Amino acid sequence: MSQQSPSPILSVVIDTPLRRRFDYLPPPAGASGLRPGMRLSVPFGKRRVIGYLVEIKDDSELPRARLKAAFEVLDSRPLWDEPTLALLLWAADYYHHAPGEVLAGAVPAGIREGAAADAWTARWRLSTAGVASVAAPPRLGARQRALLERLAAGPVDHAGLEPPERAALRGFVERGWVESFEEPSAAPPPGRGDGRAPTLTAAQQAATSAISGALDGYSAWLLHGVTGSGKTEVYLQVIAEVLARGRQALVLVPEIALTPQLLGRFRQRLAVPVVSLNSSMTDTERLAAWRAARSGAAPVVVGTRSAVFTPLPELGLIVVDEEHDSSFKQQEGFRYSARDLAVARASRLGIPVVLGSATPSLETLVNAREGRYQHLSLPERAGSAGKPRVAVVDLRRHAARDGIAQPTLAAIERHLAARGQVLVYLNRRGYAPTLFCPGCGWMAPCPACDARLTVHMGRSRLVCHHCGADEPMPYGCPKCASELRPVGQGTERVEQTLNELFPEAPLVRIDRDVIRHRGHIEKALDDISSGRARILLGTQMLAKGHDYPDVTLVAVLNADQGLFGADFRAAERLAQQIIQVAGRAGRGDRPGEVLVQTSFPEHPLLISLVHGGYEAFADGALAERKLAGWPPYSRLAVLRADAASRDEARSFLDAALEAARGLDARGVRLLGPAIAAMERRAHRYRAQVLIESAQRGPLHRLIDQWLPLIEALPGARAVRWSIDVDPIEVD
DNA sequence: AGCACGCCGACT
DNA sequence: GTCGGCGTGCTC
Repeated sequence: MSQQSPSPILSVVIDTPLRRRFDYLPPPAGASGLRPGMRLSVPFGKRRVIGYLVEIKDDSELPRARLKAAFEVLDSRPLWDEPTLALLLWAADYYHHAPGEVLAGAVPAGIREGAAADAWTARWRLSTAGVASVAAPPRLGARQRALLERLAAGPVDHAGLEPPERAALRGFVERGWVESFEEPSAAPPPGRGDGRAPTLTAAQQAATSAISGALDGYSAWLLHGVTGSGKTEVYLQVIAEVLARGRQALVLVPEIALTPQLLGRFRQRLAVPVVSLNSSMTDTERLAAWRAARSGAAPVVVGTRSAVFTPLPELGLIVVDEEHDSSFKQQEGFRYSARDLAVARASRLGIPVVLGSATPSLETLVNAREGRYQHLSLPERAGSAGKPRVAVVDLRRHAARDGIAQPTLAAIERHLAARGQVLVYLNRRGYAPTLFCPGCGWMAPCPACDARLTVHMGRSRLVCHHCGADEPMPYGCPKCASELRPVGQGTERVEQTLNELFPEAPLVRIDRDVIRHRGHIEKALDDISSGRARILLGTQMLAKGHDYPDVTLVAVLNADQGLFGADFRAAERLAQQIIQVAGRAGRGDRPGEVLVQTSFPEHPLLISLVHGGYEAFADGALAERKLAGWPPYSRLAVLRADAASRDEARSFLDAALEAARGLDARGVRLLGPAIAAMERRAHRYRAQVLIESAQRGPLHRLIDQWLPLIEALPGARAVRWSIDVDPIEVD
């Protein structure tokens, strides 16, 4: 008389923009062995898709008769451990993004498409008939004979064959000479691990032992170290300790071309496999690295933003290097912050997380000051040449040639004469930001954006840095035929000027336009480190990561771009850029000098930065944020919309605000709709509503109620819209 | 997002 | 007469 218990309900998320879960009945094979985090093949509308099982429950809100059964289970064990799956689902809620897209976006493309999650490689070996054919080979082509000999020597990877060899292999399959079998993929090769560890400074030693002494539970550390203070060495020492305990380490780095350097250093020092995960890898490479991490074969993973989701069964430490870097925030689709999720993941797993930076974000600084993170400082510079002298050059008082003021030119001359290298920083590529007609005042506009086209003299083109529009340079003004004049400076123009003024000093320029050509950056960096280059000129690319030990002068040509930016984070970004480039000056035994050119030398934030350094700047900036009620003293989200016309974008947001009227908005302010600083971009009109609250709770409660109403709005299909929680830009 | 259904225009 | 435009609705 046993009662048949009803089959469980499978709660599944699917790779669609729908912010919902879908319930299924178990597949014909039953529900035994099923666990959250496994993939299922399920019917979805008319399609057969891959879903991710997130919960096994007893009941559904729908009658069971309306549920479909899953087709089959695709995994023998979950893709992620429980805390990491819970983190992903929490992140979908927190960022108000469709959970299916969150989970699908957290795995390599191959996994999304149904590839096996375990690391098995298909290989081919000779069958009995094949062995016989080797003994008495019939007439074969040269290629077939070569392949047969290889097979006689041992199994062959399909992936390791050239296309003609694959054709030969197919012939063997038809003749029944070969058979396939599967075996575990080879582990990635271990690092050399023979690099010598330098002697640690007292501060490095203190930081290392503090973190190493706290490996058994959650803790968050701000490793605040000036450039060259040896943060990487602290990471390495702590990671070595983590590895000694049989655990894994995850290192997140910004999305720039400097991963290879860091990776090289890790492999030199750690005698274990270190795999990388970044956007320049092919799908196959990423899949292999992901599998190696998930199987435990790779104890160390160094990756960019999305690597924060990598399954690591024995994860014991997370490092976020250059935590202030904006590339940790995804700017489209699932708009998560990998830095914040790294902290959340560490907390769920009960492991330490280390946030490293010379210029911590104000959020992180406040977390440290209020005791949520522990603050570790590395004040000394490893080679110890003392702090560089920073001075301001007032652009209003000094004559300038192509944006370089007289005192700056004199300093360049002085440092070159003293055999120092000079670094010139200008965060604007191209020749000039504007092409101007002195006759009628016309300025070459972008046809698609509310912006001017940038003059690129080398290519003889006009380029829009916002949408990529690219036009030939006009011969004269299209309105009045006068001769046109480039106005303002970009790196290309400054390069020309510096070459004219200092013909004896070889110059290397580094920005996206020159680096485009592969291999160029290696050559440039080699010219710099060998000392062939005397002047280094470039944009942010130059400021990030690389070490230039012989640079004694850093000149920041235009500090004003960030001083009055529309965005509340503009000053923070500017200060970080200045400190980051300034950090390149005066390594080794030579003192450095830093000159910051500005038309607003009395700007309080600039004064505090120049005289008191980043901490003093941060004090001032935080006081301003507190007064204005900006983060980190409030919580923000942005509802953005763009459409083919101003009206559509605007009326969609008006309707959204109207829909919010009936909701519980206590403690939340809705501001807008406001037109974006650059309203038209790539032919789309952009506007936004700011959602602001002193507390996280009310903000998320409001958005939770609001989103279903927004989704149901009649205009919701004509406009593109998105919600951005903890935005880094609100222009 | 896909995919289907459903009504109004220029074409084999 | 149909092929096909994209508006609207639905996906357990």
